[in-house]
Amino acid sequence: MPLPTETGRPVLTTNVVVFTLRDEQLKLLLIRRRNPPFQGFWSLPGGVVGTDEDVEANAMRTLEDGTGLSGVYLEQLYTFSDPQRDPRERVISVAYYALVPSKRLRLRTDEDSEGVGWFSLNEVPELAFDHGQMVETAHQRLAAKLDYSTIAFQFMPERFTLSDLQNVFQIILNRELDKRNFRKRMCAMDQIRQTSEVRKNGSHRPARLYRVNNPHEVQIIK
Amino acid sequence: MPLPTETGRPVLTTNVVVFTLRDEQLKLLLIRRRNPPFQGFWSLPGGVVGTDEDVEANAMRTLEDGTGLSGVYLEQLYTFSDPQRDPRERVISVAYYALVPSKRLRLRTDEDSEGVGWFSLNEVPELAFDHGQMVETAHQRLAAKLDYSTIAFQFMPERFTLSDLQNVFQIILNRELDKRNFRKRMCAMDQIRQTSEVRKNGSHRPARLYRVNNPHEVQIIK
DNA sequence: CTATGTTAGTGTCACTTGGACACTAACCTG
DNA sequence: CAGGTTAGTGTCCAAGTGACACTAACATAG
Repeated sequence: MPLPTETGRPVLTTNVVVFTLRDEQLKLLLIRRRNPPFQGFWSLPGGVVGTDEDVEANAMRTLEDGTGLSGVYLEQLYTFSDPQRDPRERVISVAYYALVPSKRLRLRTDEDSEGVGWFSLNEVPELAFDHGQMVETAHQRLAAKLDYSTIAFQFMPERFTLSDLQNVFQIILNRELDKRNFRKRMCAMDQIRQTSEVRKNGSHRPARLYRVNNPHEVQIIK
Repeated sequence: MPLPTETGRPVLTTNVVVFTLRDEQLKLLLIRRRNPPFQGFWSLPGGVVGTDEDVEANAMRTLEDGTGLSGVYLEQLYTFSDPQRDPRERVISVAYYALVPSKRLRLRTDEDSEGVGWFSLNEVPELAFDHGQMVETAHQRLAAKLDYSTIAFQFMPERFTLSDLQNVFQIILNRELDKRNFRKRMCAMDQIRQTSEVRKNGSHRPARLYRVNNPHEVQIIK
């Protein structure tokens, strides 16, 4: 197969679904489009892949531009390639999703005025292009991976309580979990350890703090 | 993000890992490269995506060219984008994998002389580009999906015995399974039905034939 | 026709897993 | 010191999973 001439090649872009947890909700980062097409619509952060740039590196850069963070969990989601997905011309997008621990984000109050905002999953507006589909796919993948991987720990700060952790699961799965069964499961999988510290947080019993054994790995379990 | 000019865009291609079962082994389709780079190496079938062509449609076409079959199971696997993966210039490949029922294949004897061949997974030669990585990723995905989907049925012909089916599982998972437990599981998931027919196949008790309820669907189970 | 070889087909039991369920402990505040 | 609030703990039952051995049906050879 000879390579084609320079003309007629599609444009290659990335988009990133950036998830974080905040105010007891699963939120994602959106950017308001300043230019046509879909001017004024909210959309996923993304960028055009440079000639000699790795696609994942591009997604990482997009993520850093949007959040100011590096070293967060990033995984390829799916490649979207409908010939009509961009009304201008042929654009293919490799979609990724990223998980950001809420504590690491410095959230600005003037976000929306800058055309950048965090949206709860159930209040996502109509998005530009096929970005709505990307968000849906990303959420499904995330929820599925809770079951058979240690992905949830990517949302956790360095020290956290078991109640914090349970909250993360409940928010992503969108249902309540039994406290005792949850703790049993977490301890059984041997991915977190007690610390000697506790967190006092109001007029009630303080909670023991835990930490993740291997904070930077995501393992497939069972 | 303004779209870039025509120059400097990467080339977009697809590759397909075509699996089938034959001679009690999991085999995949390879093609010998006639031209540099990697001239003479075996490689995965693939093609360059046309300006207005959907990527999956391209993969499907590649698959049809290679096997003469249409309507087989095809799923996107991963997008490979290392800037160095093609020594000529920047080429990005969206990899797919496909499952072909062995009975539907008309295998030619002069395959190898044509530079086309079916290879057992454990005798795959060194492949061109990063195709070895694609094969590995595809096999992992396939094995994982056996557990929580009905993907295995994609390998089956219209009528088959439970022993046939067990063989398929054993070959893909590369280990033996208990006959009674296997049959329990298969019947319990309610995806196949007995027919009234049996297959006589030598000097022993004939086996009952089964069929898949929804041959064209792949469901996620549990 | 009988014996033998070969594959098809079937049930039980022990163990593990997952989910339902309610109370005590520790702290703060008024 | 009483009341409010969150943290933390164990049991039981049901369902699922994995180990395990024998009979059934056919063809072939003697």
